[in-house]
Amino acid sequence: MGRGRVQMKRIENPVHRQVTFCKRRAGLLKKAKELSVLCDAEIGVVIFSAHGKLYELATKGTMQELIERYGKYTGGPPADEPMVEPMQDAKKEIEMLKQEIEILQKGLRYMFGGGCEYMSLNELLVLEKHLEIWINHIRSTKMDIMFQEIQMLRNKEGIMKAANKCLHETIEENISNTDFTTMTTNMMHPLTIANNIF
Amino acid sequence: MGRGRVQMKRIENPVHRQVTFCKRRAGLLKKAKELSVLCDAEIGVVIFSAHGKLYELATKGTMQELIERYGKYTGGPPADEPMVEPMQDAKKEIEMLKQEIEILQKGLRYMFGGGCEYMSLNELLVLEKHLEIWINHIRSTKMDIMFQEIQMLRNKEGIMKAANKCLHETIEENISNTDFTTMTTNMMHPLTIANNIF
DNA sequence: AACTATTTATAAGA
DNA sequence: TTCTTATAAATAGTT
Repeated sequence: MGRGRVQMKRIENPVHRQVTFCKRRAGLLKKAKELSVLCDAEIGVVIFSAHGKLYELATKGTMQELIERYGKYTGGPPADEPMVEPMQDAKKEIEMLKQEIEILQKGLRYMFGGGCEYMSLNELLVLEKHLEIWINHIRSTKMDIMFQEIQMLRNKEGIMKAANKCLHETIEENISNTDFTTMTTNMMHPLTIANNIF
Repeated sequence: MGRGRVQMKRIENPVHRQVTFCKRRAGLLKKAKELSVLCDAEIGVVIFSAHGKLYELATKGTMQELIERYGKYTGGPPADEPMVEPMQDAKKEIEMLKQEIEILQKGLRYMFGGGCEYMSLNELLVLEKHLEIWINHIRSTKMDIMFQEIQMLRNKEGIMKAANKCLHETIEENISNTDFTTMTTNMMHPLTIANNIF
């Protein structure tokens, strides 16, 4: 379609080739657009020049969407492998971490709130790992408080030595027998406790 | 290019549309081949008909290879928007969550270990939010333990009634004066509290 | 890049 | 569908 017939082979003259590339590339993309409009077709055209420059056209949506549709049609793997896989891994890790935080918080409420919330076996297993780390702190702190209370009472009230000895042993035994991971006390209001005392 | 001009809009007559689709599709693919040969370009054309049938052309190698080249060109060096950006967001979120877990653990050790570990201001700010949720549970449980220990001692040792009455009033006053919502990091050691009481 | 002689593509009809 | 043919479009070579 010009002033002379064209041989269907690579144009050797670089200038001619470049000019023809520009003209025919524009023509090809125009034809693609026309076909898409006239016949309601979804068309994608990708052109890499000899030097590697990209020219593209996607008549409906984006080229990525078209490629995905092509992948689905041919049954091949969508070109998302480099993205979706680590992305899903990352999202999975985020979910794990959020769950762990949830378990930590729930576990703390469980421990301090008297076990009024239900925790599943799995949650308890995860919590257990953390409890194993913290349990020594908890126990030593609690013992600290109790023994200090005892000492205080002794000094202030002058309790008999024999009774003290008995009490000391009783409390010590009580502490070492307490299982803090399963204790599910019904919390009493401090005033209720105080009323029971007095 | 025919016996009449063509309106650049969808051909409503289904027969006309189908015929035109066949003809122009063939023409488009032929033009693509020609451009590839004449100008040494790599070209891919994907056509989905209105009914969803696929027609394709890849002038060098396979369509899959072309799609991969396209992906490298668009998603590789210049802008990784579809992959790296959400990926970095996800990694950032993972780091945040891990840090939060670390703070939770550190905060617990801080609480139970008597504050022997140093925590930065930022860490304390994050921890404070959690503490506000847990603080009531922690305090009531802690008081629970203290009062129960006292009760045990009272029952076992038979402390004088006058002292009891004084203690009762003091504790009651102490409880009602305590602001549980704002008391945060400077928790009084139980011994200090007890010394104030007795 | 713009022009123009030609070739090519294709719309309508058979 | 496919073939024919008149005509519109594309474009090779030129300027």
